Amino acid sequence: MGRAPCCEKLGLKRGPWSKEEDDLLINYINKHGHPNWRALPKLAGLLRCGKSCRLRWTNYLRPDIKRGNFTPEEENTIIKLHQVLGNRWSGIAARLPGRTDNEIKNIWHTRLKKRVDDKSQPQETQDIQDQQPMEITSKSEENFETHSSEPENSKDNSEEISSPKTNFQIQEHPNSSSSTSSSRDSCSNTTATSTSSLADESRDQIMLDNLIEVDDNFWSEVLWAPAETNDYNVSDLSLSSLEENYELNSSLNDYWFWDDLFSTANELMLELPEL
DNA sequence: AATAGGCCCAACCGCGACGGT
DNA sequence: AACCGTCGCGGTTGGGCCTAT
Repeated sequence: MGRAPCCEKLGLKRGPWSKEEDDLLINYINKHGHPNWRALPKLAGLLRCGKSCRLRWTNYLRPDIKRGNFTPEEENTIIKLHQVLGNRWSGIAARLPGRTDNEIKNIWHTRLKKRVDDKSQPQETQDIQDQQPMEITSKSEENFETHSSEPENSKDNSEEISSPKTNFQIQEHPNSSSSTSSSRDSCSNTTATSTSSLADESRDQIMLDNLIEVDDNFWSEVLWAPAETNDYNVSDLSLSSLEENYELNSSLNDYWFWDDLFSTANELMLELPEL
């Protein structure tokens, strides 16, 4: 798989963008759009590589970008979504209108991660003492750090997480229609098209639909795990609805669904009977 | 007042995915 | 099937700003 060099470095400007460059880029895109980033800088009269232009546009110049500090609700949403999506910043950004993946990544690394880690530390020892009933608890920081691609375990963010309604919109499941095309990130805040597989997207959506949509108390409520019953009505986590989703999406791969279902349940310390 | 260290954020880099040829 | 071009993503970096000493 050949890959074109990012750009001809020679003669191309790097570093911070000037007001003039911003104006050139904005004017060009407003007039012509951006069908081809690679060709754009030349056409727009910019001494930048296309990649740099795309980044500047998507992360800074886009008109729909919301500037300013993150609200507590947005921060809580990021924490929630990160528990489900891991470091899939674009996926998180797609559910936070006006925010970019870069911005979210930055705020996670500089503020939220620390906050989550801090909260998890004292709670962890507390949980060992209490043991019951089952609560959403933290695992070791090591696990948290080394499994970023998997749904994160639920940290004890109850204080923040149980806060008022979050502002993301629950979307129709991407596979609930007959469409097989990717409908991830139908939220209009990004021009990015996904490179994730359909299975990944569907999985994310199912996880989000069932983990986040449930209700806000989910994140702070005590969860019971009735191991001996087949009625998996565990708090608000409706496994039956997960299964329904699964039925609706018979084309999806079994492996990822159950694998993720169990890993998520495991992270939430729920007991599931063998299937 | 000086400065060291931390924080924040825009920008860059390298990689994989994907479509076209 | 192999190659090429383009794009988007996540990780990382660099520098300005802020704060504590």
